[in-house]
Amino acid sequence: MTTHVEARQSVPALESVARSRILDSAAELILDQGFAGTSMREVAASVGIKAGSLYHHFASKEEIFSAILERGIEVMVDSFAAVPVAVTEPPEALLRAHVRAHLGSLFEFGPYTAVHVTTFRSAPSSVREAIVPRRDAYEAMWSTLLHRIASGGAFRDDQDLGIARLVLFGAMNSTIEWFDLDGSLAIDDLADAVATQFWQGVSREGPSKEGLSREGLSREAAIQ
Amino acid sequence: MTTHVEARQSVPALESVARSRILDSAAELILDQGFAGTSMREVAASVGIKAGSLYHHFASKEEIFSAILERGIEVMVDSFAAVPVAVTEPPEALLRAHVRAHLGSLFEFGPYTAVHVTTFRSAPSSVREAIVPRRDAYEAMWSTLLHRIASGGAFRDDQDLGIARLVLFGAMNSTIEWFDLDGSLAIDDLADAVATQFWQGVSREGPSKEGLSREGLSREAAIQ
DNA sequence: GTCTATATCACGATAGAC
DNA sequence: GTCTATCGTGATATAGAC
Repeated sequence: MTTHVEARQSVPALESVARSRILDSAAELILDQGFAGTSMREVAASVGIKAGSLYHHFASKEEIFSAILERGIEVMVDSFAAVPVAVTEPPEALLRAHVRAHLGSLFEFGPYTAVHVTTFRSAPSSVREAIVPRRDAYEAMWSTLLHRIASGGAFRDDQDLGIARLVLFGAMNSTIEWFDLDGSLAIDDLADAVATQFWQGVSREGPSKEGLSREGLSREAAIQ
Repeated sequence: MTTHVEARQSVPALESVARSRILDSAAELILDQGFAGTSMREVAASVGIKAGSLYHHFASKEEIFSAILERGIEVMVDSFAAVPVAVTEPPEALLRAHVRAHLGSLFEFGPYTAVHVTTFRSAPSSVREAIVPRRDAYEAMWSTLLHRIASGGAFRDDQDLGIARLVLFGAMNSTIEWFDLDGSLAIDDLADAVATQFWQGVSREGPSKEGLSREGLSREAAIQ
């Protein structure tokens, strides 16, 4: 049985099915145990081969990790780009659709994005630095979106868009700590909740200029 | 030089200065590299001793890790309890004060809380399970706070408090990924930004019943 | 493409001198 | 309380048979 040309080496290289199976298993393990806490033997066992065989598909453990982190971004970027809502829609709807897409990339396309989010900060710096530009590109997509919405006048005047984006990212990404795709809360409802909380907050009353200003708190009220 | 009774072993045991120095160094390393990615030799080197000497102070690597995670919760609980704002204050002020306290525990009392937040999910299950009750206790403090505010009628009627709390936690905890205590943004201003975003959202208009409801989006507007 | 076998090394942990 | 020395283990990675 001769192996035919499966090697259409484009850039980036297409993943063979074998590589994909390895990445799937490795990502699952790394999500639970971290990168350093996951051994090549474990990865190999979970795909049903021996450790040495992994090196036929990847040059090193780090290469596996890098591929996982990259795919994690890829999933996010693709989800963002595939959002089926026109930019001419009302800003709330546009926003919610993108929140839904980001949450989808965390829960509906394998563990790649979740691994990216949870393990990026402890990754070896060589791995981390190689990924940074792609991360930045994804974050820029969000910045552009928020700026577009802001230019329409939908945000409070004093709203810092950079902080708003980072806080929203934190709210979305941290759902991996507690959201269960098979639980009673549907992911669409989760997206609604996160987007609504981002958009209008939790309070009953609308925004007021001094509602939360620090100066509004009388010193006398402080105890201790 | 005879060693006098420094061992008033209460429960929980008081940390000796030696133990504290080790925990400080270990927490810093673990924050960067993760638990599995940090070796006892590294920890020892960063406190200026040899690896074997660590075992005079701790029985195992896991014991060091457990102590760090526990102290991380301790810092949060203490900060929460020390919030200098009476519960009779307006809910926005009360909330902002607690957000400030939580952020303080992340940035102003060593790396312990940050380590807890970033590495809990990949910790060995034995370590994780021992900590869960204390985590729950801290989360209960927040639940109580939010319920108290809600019972005053300050939240929107449809607001799920559980989700609101989790989203707020995510927003606060994820600041470790980007906030710099020595940067241009002061931690007080960060707390204001996070609390305001939680309270009133980013939008200019106040909450409306259908502003973000999914049904509000016309099907015709969907593209692709 | 997977196997076995192994080289090389770093890890956590222990023992005993000082 | 810290040291040196070392044990036993498991890690990544390689080489070559099939």
